[in-house]
Amino acid sequence: MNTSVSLEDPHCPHDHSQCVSDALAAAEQVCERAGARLTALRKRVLELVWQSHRPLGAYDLLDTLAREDDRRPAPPTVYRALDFLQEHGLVHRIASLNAFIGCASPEHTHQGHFLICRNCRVAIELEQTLIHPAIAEVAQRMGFAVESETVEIAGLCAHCQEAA
Amino acid sequence: MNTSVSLEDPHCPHDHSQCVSDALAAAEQVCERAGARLTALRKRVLELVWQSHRPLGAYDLLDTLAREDDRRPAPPTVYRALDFLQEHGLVHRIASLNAFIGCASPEHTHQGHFLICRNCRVAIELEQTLIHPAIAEVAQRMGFAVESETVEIAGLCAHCQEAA
DNA sequence: TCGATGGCTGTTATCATATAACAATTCCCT
DNA sequence: AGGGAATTGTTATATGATAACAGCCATCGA
Ligand SMILES: [Zn+2]
Ligand SMILES: [Zn+2]
Ligand SMILES: [Zn+2]
Ligand SMILES: [Zn+2]
Repeated sequence: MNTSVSLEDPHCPHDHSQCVSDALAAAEQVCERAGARLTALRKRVLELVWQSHRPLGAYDLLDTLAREDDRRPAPPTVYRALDFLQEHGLVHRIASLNAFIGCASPEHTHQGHFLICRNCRVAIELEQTLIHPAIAEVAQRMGFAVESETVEIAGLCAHCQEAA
Repeated sequence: MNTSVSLEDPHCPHDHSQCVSDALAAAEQVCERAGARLTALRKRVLELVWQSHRPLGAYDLLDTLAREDDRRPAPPTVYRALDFLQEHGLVHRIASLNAFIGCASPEHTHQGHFLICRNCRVAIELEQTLIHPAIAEVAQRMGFAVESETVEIAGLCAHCQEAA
């Protein structure tokens, strides 16, 4: 399993079906270990979230589901699936966009930190950066017990800067 | 003008009316310089945002306005005021809470980074930490042009950890 | 002082996101 | 097969934010 393609640069043309199948395979494993059930619905929602490297809103997912099925599911259906996927680290929620994006490394639990391009809307998840240590240091100094970190950096990706 | 009380520890009992009047005075100055009009409504909304060190939702502010006046203003009224205040750096929006909080240092434009206690709901704005440099370094390395930073760290403040 | 101009506020309606509550179904284990 | 728990369906509603247009008011030049 190789997720490096999607992590390095989701802009560059790449075999995205590989991203999707890697993500689904990783999800199977994570759920297996956790004794959780990756049901057909949950798997489907995860697959839809992975349709691109752009965060998608719950209602976008609902629309897509409605187009595939003939019966349009109600919001709780997709929100529950998203809740499950979040709990198991398979997707991250982007608070500043009210949207969700697949996680390429769900094996180890971690906070999602993102660079989000306002132009192409691609979100790149950061891993192993100095941001987490910096947060830990500040929190330590303030006696604050961190439970979750929302780090969403908006701007223009390298690709879109060139275009402009 | 001394804002250190509110910055050091908003939990500790402190002369909060001083926080409010400092904030309003700073706001007057900022608007003066920018040639912007701090109208009665905008000032009132800013004052309401500053009623505590907790982020408040737009509809909370509307409720308070409704209680003070006899006529309940409509949502756009308060959202427009909040937009103005944000543009001039007088309040920050907390994306993870859909809420707003006053900024104690609006003189220099900056990103709001926060520690947010899930128990007492107090939000402490961080300044001059290693977080911003860490973000800048990562962005630089990725060729990403940062335009805004959302950093919201949730957990338990020192005060609430003791209580528990 | 008058009226034009642009910025601010009021008002109505609507959109967008998310959840509560309860019913029906399905899965899993015995 | 039967019981209990987890999952999904369904309806209604809560919560947060904005579009569109109308009216008002401060400011400034004529
Ligand atoms: Zn891909
Ligand atoms: Zn881009
Ligand atoms: Zn205070
Ligand atoms: Zn606290």
